[in-house]
Amino acid sequence: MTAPALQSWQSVQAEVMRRINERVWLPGAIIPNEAELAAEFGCARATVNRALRDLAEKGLLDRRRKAGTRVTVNPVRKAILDIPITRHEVERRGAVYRHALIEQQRTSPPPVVAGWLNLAPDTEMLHQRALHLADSQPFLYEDRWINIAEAPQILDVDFDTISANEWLVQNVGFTKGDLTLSAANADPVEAELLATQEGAALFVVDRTTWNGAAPITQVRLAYAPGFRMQTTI
Amino acid sequence: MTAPALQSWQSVQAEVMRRINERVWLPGAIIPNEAELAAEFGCARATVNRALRDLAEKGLLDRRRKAGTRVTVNPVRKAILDIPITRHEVERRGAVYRHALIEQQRTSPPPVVAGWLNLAPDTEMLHQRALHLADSQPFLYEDRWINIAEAPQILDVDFDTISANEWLVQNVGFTKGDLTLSAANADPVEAELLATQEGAALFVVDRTTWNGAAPITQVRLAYAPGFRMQTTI
DNA sequence: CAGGTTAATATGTGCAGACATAATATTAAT
DNA sequence: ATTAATATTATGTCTGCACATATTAACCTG
Repeated sequence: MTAPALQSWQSVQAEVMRRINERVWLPGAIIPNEAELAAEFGCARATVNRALRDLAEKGLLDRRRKAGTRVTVNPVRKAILDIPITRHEVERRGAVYRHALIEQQRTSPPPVVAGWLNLAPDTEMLHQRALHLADSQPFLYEDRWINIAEAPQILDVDFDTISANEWLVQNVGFTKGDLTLSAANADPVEAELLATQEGAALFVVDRTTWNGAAPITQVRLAYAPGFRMQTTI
Repeated sequence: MTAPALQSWQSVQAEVMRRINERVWLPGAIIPNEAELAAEFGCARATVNRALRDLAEKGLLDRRRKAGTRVTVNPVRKAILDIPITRHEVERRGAVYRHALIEQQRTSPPPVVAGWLNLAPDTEMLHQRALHLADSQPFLYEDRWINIAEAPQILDVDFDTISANEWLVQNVGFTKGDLTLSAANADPVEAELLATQEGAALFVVDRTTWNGAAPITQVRLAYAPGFRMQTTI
């Protein structure tokens, strides 16, 4: 007898996932090739290809031309982190967003920052320290360096109306970025701004964005205690 | 004159990204439909579809049937976090991996954990506390609850040979999982195990995995100070 | 003019066939 | 026996076509 045809790539994918999960196909084992699966499922090879390609991207299958497709032995699962602008992050929590510029000046960055950005140490940049608030409570403290050469209009922006974060996302864009997540003890300045105690554990995000080879901005985000970043695997 | 044909979906995608990045197509603006782009680029509509669908997944385009395709105004960029097994994470850093089981017992979970897992509070589970080491230095402290009903063979595992983490990845698998990242101050026990001081800021990962509706395991990972999780946007 | 029905349209996805490409296996040559 | 050339194979992707589906726009109808 023939099984009912699986003719959508999602249903093919679901069936393949079932076989992986229920150990019909063991980790490390090679699975039938696309043509065979297409014949079994009663669909076109392109449909099987779409299903398997997607599973390979998710890390559940290893695929190599000629060698075939295998079930990954130690699947490196992938979690997708959304990186929204801070205002949306606050508003999604149902809170009223506000931001306050603490300090802004044109100056050259410390050697460490210049090094990260591949810029000469004496390059004049825009340095900003700002606080993002949720329902008037400190939410996030931001320490940002902006490469003026790549975003000259930033000098005319009214930062009471829009945060640098949002302005940059809307007006400059970037082609690639680095993201580092870590934990740090609050220093005295951070503790006061975030209304917590010195030494409190802060969730910290360091982000550097580039437009081609040119650095756009480097920012350190220190979230107020209690912040949790959530996602699914 | 006609431009040279872009006949691979990557080259179409590159051209579309260029137009977004260089503001040929402004944020919020509608872009030509797939058929028009296919005609312009000299390729099939399916090729354009593949390129645009991928950009929509990355958050750079908004697509809706009939309404067309628009450049996202506030792109929610997505970062992909790899979740490898801890041994591989240590070995990728060039260190020698070792793990030590601190404590293991069959007992019922605290109400909080039972609640997360949707299990009756009196369900007997396997509770483990373990330390993962990199070059004999504490790397990660793990506090794990395992649902015995979903992984009965776990009771026969020799945890000197393999960590629960690795055994579960290889032998049970899961269909979905929740992941929460946060920062916490080290309590006295954690401080001693991780060879640091009480109150040190620790990077903490809470992970719960499910097989369909059945919970598999809930684990809290507290990384030793200095740990940084890195990725690209 | 309000509200519901119908038509139009852009994306989503399926199919069959073809060729490209990478990697392996086989064969031939030295 | 070792190395180089060649054949084989599974995945990767393009084409052209078709139909499905979601959503908007247009059209009635009272």
